[in-house]
Amino acid sequence: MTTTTTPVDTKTALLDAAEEVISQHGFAGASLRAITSNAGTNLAAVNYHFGSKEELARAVIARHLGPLNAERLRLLDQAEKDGGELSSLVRSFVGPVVRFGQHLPDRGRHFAQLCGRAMTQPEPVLRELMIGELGEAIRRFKAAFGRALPQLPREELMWRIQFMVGAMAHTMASVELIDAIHDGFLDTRDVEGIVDRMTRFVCAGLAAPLEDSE
Amino acid sequence: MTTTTTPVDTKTALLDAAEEVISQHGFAGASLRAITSNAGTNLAAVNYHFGSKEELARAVIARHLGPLNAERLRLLDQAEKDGGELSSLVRSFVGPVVRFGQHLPDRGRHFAQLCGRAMTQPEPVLRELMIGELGEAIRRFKAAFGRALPQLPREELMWRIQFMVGAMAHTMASVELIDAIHDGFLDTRDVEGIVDRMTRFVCAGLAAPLEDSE
DNA sequence: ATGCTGTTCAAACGAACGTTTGATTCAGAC
DNA sequence: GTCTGAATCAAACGTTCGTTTGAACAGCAT
Repeated sequence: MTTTTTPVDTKTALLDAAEEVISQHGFAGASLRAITSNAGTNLAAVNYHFGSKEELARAVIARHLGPLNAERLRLLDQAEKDGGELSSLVRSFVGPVVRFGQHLPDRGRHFAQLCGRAMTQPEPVLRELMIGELGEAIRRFKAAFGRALPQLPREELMWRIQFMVGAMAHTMASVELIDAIHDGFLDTRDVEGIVDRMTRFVCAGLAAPLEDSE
Repeated sequence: MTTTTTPVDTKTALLDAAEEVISQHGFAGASLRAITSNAGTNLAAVNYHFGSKEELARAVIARHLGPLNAERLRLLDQAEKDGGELSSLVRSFVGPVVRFGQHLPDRGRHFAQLCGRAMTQPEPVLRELMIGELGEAIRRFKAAFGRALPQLPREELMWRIQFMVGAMAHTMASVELIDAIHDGFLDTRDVEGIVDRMTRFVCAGLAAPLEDSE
């Protein structure tokens, strides 16, 4: 029982609980009984309000991913208007995810962790919805990065974007683990610091020279 | 049924099948019935030879992770002897994992994918063993990176190593996905090319300037 | 009060899960 | 041939899973 807010209606109570339980145990590992007991609702409420466990999971992701990608594209528009500098493009991409937890203290972290995992999840359930929602954003960002790094062969750019997504997703998925391993030495609550560090790392990686120059 | 080799003894048949099924469906999603039918053995064989499903999963990881980390440390020793240049350190770290599939055509890919996922897996089963096996290697590499990047504050270094692991793990976990999305445009079989690209990206990220210099 | 509609409830459903059991098979030692 | 111990087998164990059911309950118009 880690629910921070006390939602009035059953539907959002289920969404919040599912978000937490799935982020901690994965989709297959999250039982409807664990979710509903965490939400303080009846077991049958999930199938009544969402139809199935899978639809519930879809709703969990869709609830926040839409606004999150909209924010990404908004920042991307702004960044391109301001000259399309590489670091501002990277910020537009990684910022919203990392920053997402800021206003939703615990649930934001759960969702960010869920996002980080969803793309590499073995079960295609979350992954497919994730990719679907990300589709347009990915396309826009690929084009923007291509414009910011015109000297980079397209294949190389694709790989580097892959690495960027990896650095971001893995960090999001591992917040709990980072806390545990470094025992607070790395401050996972300092979102702006993380955005800064990730941006520096990723920018340098994206703009790396093509040949090994000694 | 995608098993490439025909192992003589039941034990390795189970390990191979488990490696494949778990890498595709996750630990919770991989049923013993799916594993044993894939291995062509009786359902009870798992509990007879390994004691439990969890112990089987441990054995799957332990089988290759030990040699893999040994190879990493061997390359690290060599790299440090040769001057401890950053790119050779990075190569020592990411090379063995990416390269692992080369000699074991399909199983290597499955294991690499499993490795990529294991660390961010919601279920602590695989993660804990993974971290345990990785412990010494991580410590050695942290020290080596600290020596190669003396100007970097320790906290910054830790974050950048986190990003490096992310870029590597995510790429390993997503091979199937990369194939599907880019439809062969990115060649996931060209392991040395991937090692080169990842090394360039990660080196630049690790060595990125501390302040945003315009 | 009476009906109607949307929601919650306890209880049960069949299916799939990991695990255990006890019989059966089959080398190799004596 | 007979015994022995490891290995395999079909079958069943008890549990937990997602889902369904039908009754009970709420608020509200009539």
